[in-house]
Amino acid sequence: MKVSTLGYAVLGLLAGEAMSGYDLKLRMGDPVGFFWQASHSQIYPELAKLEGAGMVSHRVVAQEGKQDKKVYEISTSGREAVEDWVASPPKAGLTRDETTLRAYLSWLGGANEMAGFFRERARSHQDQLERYRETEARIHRGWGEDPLAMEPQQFASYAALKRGIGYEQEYARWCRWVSETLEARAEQGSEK
Amino acid sequence: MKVSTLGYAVLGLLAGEAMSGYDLKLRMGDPVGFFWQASHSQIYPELAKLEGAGMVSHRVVAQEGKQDKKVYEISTSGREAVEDWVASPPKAGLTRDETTLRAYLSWLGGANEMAGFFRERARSHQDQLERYRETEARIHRGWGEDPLAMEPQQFASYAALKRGIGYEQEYARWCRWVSETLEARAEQGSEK
DNA sequence: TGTACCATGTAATTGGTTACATGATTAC
DNA sequence: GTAATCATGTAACCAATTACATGGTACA
Repeated sequence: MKVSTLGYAVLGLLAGEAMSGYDLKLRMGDPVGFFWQASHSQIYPELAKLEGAGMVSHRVVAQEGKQDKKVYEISTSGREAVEDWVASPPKAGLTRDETTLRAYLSWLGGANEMAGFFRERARSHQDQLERYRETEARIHRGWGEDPLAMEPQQFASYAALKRGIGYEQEYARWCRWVSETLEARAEQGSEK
Repeated sequence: MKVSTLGYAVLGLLAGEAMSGYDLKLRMGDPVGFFWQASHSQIYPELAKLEGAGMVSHRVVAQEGKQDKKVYEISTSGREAVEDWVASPPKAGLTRDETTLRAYLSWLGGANEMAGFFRERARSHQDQLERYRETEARIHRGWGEDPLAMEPQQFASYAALKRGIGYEQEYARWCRWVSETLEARAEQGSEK
């Protein structure tokens, strides 16, 4: 069977720990959420599909004070599939970025409006950066600062977080540069 | 009418210059292609949709030695629409990045295989970075080095390119760090 | 009695990729 | 002739978002 990237994301999470569709949805927020999101309306059908292919199985677990839930567990074939996939050559991932598109078309807007737009974008990426930095501080307190001393799963989470940090830092930096340059250009234009 | 992001990308390109669907497709390679791609099978229906909404119009232009082509021109309402959109608040753009997902799941693969994977990814992003740097050098030769001295459309292209450079540079740096750290971890593990 | 959260699903729609299809011109 | 590039379209499929839908538990 052909497994989608979402399918591998689900298998990967289940390889770490058996959990319900609801739990998976929560996990696809922070920190996985930064680079792969999925809503429950995608996750439940995907679990059914993976179960049909024999890659996961579920059992119903009763809970006190809460409804029953279906806990999904990865099978041997599911684990093999995700292990084979993880280091396999990726198909070229194309990026679609609306903010960069707006920069490319910024000459269509007023310089002050565009400067405001990028100032706001800078703030938003800076905020996200700071949230990631807090997570990093928690990791350092819990697992130490040396990536060589972490457990494999810990290092894997840490590496993904590092990508988030680098991404947001660079993005915020660029947004600031665009807004400041647009402002300087607007000022220069009005001086004449 | 509701215009999609692709629709605004098309309107934005047509705001700069009237052109055919085929020309639009070529333009959605370099440099726009870095942050927004579209194939001809998406562009032709989109043009028809925009024309139906009165945002673009076309006339058939005969060419010597080549087939006729349909040259699309943006209308006043089309231009207003894209001008309104360009500095409007963006809806939160979610990033899906398969490479970061693989880093997060790297503990499922062999350390050497994973190190190889990220070494290869680093090379690929470094290559792209170098292509962008060449484009930057051409821009500097043609328009000078000072963004304050560029024409608005020139600065807009330059700003988008700068994003590409920052993005690839940071991505390559991170991939190198991951592959080197995985190697160091593998070596350390085999020493015991 | 209403709100928040737990828990699971389906349906409709949009956006995007891949495949199918056609036909002209130019250069080798 | 045949491959490459110009030029335009449709159809089938897949992935993802948004909306529709249901029902339990806890707490104020």
